[in-house]
Amino acid sequence: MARNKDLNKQMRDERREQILSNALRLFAVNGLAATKISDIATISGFSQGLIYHYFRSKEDIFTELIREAFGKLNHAARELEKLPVPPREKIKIALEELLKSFEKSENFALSHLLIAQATVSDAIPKEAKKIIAAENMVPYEIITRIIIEGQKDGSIKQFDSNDLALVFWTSVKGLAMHRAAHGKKYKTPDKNILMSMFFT
Amino acid sequence: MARNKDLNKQMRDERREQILSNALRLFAVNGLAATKISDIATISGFSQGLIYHYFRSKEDIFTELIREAFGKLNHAARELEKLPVPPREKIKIALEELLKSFEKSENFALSHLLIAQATVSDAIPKEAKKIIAAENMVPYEIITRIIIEGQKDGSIKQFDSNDLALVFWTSVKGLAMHRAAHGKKYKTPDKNILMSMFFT
DNA sequence: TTTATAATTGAATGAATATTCAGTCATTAT
DNA sequence: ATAATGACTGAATATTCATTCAATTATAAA
Repeated sequence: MARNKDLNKQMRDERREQILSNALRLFAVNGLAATKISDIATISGFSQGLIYHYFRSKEDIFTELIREAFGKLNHAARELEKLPVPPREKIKIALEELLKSFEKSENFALSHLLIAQATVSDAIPKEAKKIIAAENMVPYEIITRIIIEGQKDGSIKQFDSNDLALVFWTSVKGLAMHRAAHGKKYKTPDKNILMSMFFT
Repeated sequence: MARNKDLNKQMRDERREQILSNALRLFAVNGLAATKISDIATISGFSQGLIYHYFRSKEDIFTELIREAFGKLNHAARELEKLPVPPREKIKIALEELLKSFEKSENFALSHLLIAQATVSDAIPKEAKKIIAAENMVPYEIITRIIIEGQKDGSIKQFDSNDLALVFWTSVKGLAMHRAAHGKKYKTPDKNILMSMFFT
């Protein structure tokens, strides 16, 4: 035997994370096809060959990122729905958290951008397509349910609930794109603007 | 001499349009790198080689599409600003027209999607980058001016005008992405939802 | 120190695909 | 009818990567 097993695994995991994080930026910004393995390797500071010790293929990295992005997003949405607060508060919290996260974390915005682009594209791995087909509607459904609840108790405007949920997520995605495109220069808009679509 | 000059030019123009229209869908949905010349040729119903009678390169087609997309968008924005109606009406008309156009014309949504993706991406032709740098802020600036006017006369909410303009366009882009991703199944949301960000 | 193990490199391979080009076909003015 | 013009084809070429692999280096247990 050589190196300590646990330390080894930890190193492997760190490298994987490093690759995934760098690949996220490149895939989200430039897309799967325009991102070269050599780009990911160079930005990560090592040789092309090494990528293949950690991932089977470029498509594998992409698919893993899609899996993680939906995992986090849909987990957060489910947690939101469970919160012990009135529906109106849930929408408010969701918007606040989303805007705050865009501001704080570039990766958060990139993750949304990745989802947005992958959802539109045909040119992605089969496995990623499957994940999208299975997970893509979850956030819409959850927000729709919360909105319906809020409309019952009169705290959310009486627009069509599906329309409201659609505009909720499309506006968020639009902001994510803008944040990703303008990086440092991005200034979070007043959350009350978006909130005024839902509340009087 | 052979074929009639004018007829010839007309044929050329029609073919060009055909190529551009088909390429728009492919570029907007899959991106520059993931779109093959052979895809454009096949979908247009002729051989790969012929593309090169009409365009110098794949990047040329892309750049031309970016040029056209910004040309139309910014022309429309300038016309909007000139309309002899109060500022509040301009915002209302803009939103109505944008939503109606998304519904009516797939190419309109694709054109917005192309702009959105190209604005984020590094992996696009230099010439396209230049066009984006020169044209990208125009719609924001115009909407900001209209909003400031509307706030002076009290017909538009008193949020930060830059924030309002940002949310205006990011929400529209988000909708364009959704429309492009869901094609036939897309149902235009109630325009009053978006309008409630601007008007009481 | 030696040795087993895994990380790492970068050149070689092969596949995908953009672009070119030599030749064919279709049209129409003469 | 035919000659000139330009549309059009598809195979050949060139280029750009993804992926593989044989060799090297670093680590730490023995």
